[in-house]
Amino acid sequence: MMEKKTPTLKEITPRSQDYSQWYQDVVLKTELADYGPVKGCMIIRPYGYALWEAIQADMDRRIKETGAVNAYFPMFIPKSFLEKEKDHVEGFSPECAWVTIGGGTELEEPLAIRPTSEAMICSMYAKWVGSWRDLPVMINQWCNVVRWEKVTRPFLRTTEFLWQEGHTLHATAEEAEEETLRMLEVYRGFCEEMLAMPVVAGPKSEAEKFAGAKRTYAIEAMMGDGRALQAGTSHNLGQRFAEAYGIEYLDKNMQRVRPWSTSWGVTTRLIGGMVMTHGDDSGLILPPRVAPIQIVIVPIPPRKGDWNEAILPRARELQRRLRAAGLRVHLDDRDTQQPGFKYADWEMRGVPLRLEIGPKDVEKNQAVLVRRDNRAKAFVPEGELAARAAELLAALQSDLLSRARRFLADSTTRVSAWDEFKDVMNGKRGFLACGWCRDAACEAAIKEETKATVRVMPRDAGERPGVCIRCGRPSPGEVLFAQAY
RNA sequence: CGGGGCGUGGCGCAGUCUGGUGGCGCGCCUGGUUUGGGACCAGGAGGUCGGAGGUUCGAAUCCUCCCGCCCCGACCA
Repeated sequence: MMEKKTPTLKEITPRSQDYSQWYQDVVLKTELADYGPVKGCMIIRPYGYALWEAIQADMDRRIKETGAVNAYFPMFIPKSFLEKEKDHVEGFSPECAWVTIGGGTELEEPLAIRPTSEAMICSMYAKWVGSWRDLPVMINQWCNVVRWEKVTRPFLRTTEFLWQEGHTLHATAEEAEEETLRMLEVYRGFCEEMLAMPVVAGPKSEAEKFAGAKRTYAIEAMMGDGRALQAGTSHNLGQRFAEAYGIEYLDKNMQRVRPWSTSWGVTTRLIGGMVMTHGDDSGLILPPRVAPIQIVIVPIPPRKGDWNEAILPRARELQRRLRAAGLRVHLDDRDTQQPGFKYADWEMRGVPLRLEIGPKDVEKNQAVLVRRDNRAKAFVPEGELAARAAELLAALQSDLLSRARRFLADSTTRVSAWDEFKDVMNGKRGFLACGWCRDAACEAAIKEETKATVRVMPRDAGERPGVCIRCGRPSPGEVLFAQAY
């Protein structure tokens, strides 16, 4: 295998020059998304939507494996429903979009366009649940939600976004906590196995909790510019929503009791996270497991004569065989573009493997396979193509994860002094592991001075008791601070 | 929602200060030569200069208001 150095693409701003511009260039130029007429409402283009479909398909399977089933609830939520849980409404009303006119007349009661569906779904649960035999209830829905954000960026924060939201009811506090953690683990596993995006999982601080939740857990990924991205959340809602929405049932002792609820979700933000986790100055690098196209075949025309005679039929045959082996293969048979252009174009779009087939290859009964991540070239006999392609895709998938894991580790700095904290946060940023007294005032002060917030309190936090990075009071365990997207 | 920047063929920009027949690059279309890392030549199409008012003989250019986008801050998946 030979390696080639990375050529730069003129369409894409180098990451080192302007990370945020790089991200925007990549998303637009690779046709993942485009801006629409309404601020914050992007169009997810076919290539981007294919990624979402791949994410959906696998995540949906994982969700169903936990026992949840899919359903669909309305997008309009009556104002009075939303207002039943005090913290919930306080948290979400600032970013709610309201419908006040329908069919030309003012509505008696304004309808919120769902920012999340706890209010709607819990209201229905109140109607559906009456007996201990009805539990647990585990319903998931795939839908769009609207949150009127001030600052928007494609995939990372949009006014309207797509997600899945699961809502469950359980007989005991323990079961609810188990469910919350189970889904957190489902998300963590998905991000690592499918997106090759390593994450840190753990509970959020009180300040960072979901509006109305008893406890919020999250997975956090680290982006190339040293900022953390919340990639999924799982909430233990305790009995607060059950109480607010009047969900109760008769238990085995014929007592009226309230169930315990959870909710959990991941969004199209995952796509943004994946773009930033793997992309380079040439554009996207897509993990093979979710790449809409895993292999692109670029036929090389002969010096003289028609490529229809020898090259294209061969290329079609290879496509057929690779497809038969279960791979997603695209043949770029445009005769209007030169091979060099196609190389650059498909690299920008992040296709994991390129297959070149030209006169010399046909002669030797071989083809050339080139990896997107390191541009390593391999000359492969035709008979071994499908097997080698599958091997290379698997290697690429796991190399992406290893590389991202190394980056995550390199981006995590253990600090023990406040000055050190500020220095790192002003420099390379990333995750800062340190003690924290758990006082919200201290957390707020740290945010004020450094823009960093508590991202998660990792599982092994209790193993590292110490003192608060800012005030010096005792810390029960280490937490991770970072500037967040 | 505060501070800053920007709206000119599909995209990126010049022209605006100092008013006087809207231009460049890329892309697109046609024809030809090309094709193993972003080809070249020739010809061609495409614009109510973000919108509405105003000033002026005359407005992309000056004035007023509005809209949108981007960046930086306070809220968020």
